[in-house]
Amino acid sequence: MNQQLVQFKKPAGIFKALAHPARLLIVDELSKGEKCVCELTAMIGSEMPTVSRHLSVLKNAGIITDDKRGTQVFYRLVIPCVMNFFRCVESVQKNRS
Amino acid sequence: MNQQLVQFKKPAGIFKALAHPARLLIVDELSKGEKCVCELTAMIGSEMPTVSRHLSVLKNAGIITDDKRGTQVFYRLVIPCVMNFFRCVESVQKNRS
DNA sequence: GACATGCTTAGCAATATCGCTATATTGCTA
DNA sequence: TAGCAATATAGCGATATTGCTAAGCATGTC
Repeated sequence: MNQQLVQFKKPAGIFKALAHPARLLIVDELSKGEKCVCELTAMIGSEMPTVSRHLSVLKNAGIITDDKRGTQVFYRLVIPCVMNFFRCVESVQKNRS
Repeated sequence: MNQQLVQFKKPAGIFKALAHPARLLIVDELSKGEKCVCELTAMIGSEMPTVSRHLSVLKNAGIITDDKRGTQVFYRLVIPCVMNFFRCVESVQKNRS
């Protein structure tokens, strides 16, 4: 991989982390405030292990962070600008029928 | 897939289209102005068919558009805010060691 | 200490993506 | 129309992602 491409490897990883409906739903929800895994699991409607892995993908990308309190784990957004871009993307979608 | 998730399906597709170093390099270059496939191929350093497929991924996502002139095809950016978010993502990366 | 709760990790099968080579396709020019 | 140049598509093997079930691991309660 050439020099030019290497520069884009990490950012591409962040986009990849966001490239799933369930993970975008998580990000959207967390933009309103922190939530525990059980709350997110209920919203997404998948099994908890599946949601947990989505959360670890977002966490590894540095998009969210976690906070263990008792038996529950609460997640929250780290990157504030994610939702800005998300709105931009939404507006583009509207223009494409 | 539940109602909540369906809503995020298309935006997730846009993130997926951006989730590759070569495609981010393409977007970055096109943000400076239109370029033909041969120019992009030279920069990326992959075979032309590979670059052509990356371009079709971006085009199908509605991020770029093409313009055939003679034997050459020129591509240009459609979504202007892509690079804004890209810069946000870059700044986050810097904070993560 | 035994057990339930909340979450994570491991491992599997199905599916998707990647980059390549080989083969169209399109448009120009002789 | 033959042939070349620029690009696109097809098809392949290798690898990655997805969602599941089963099993592990903390933490809190009895």
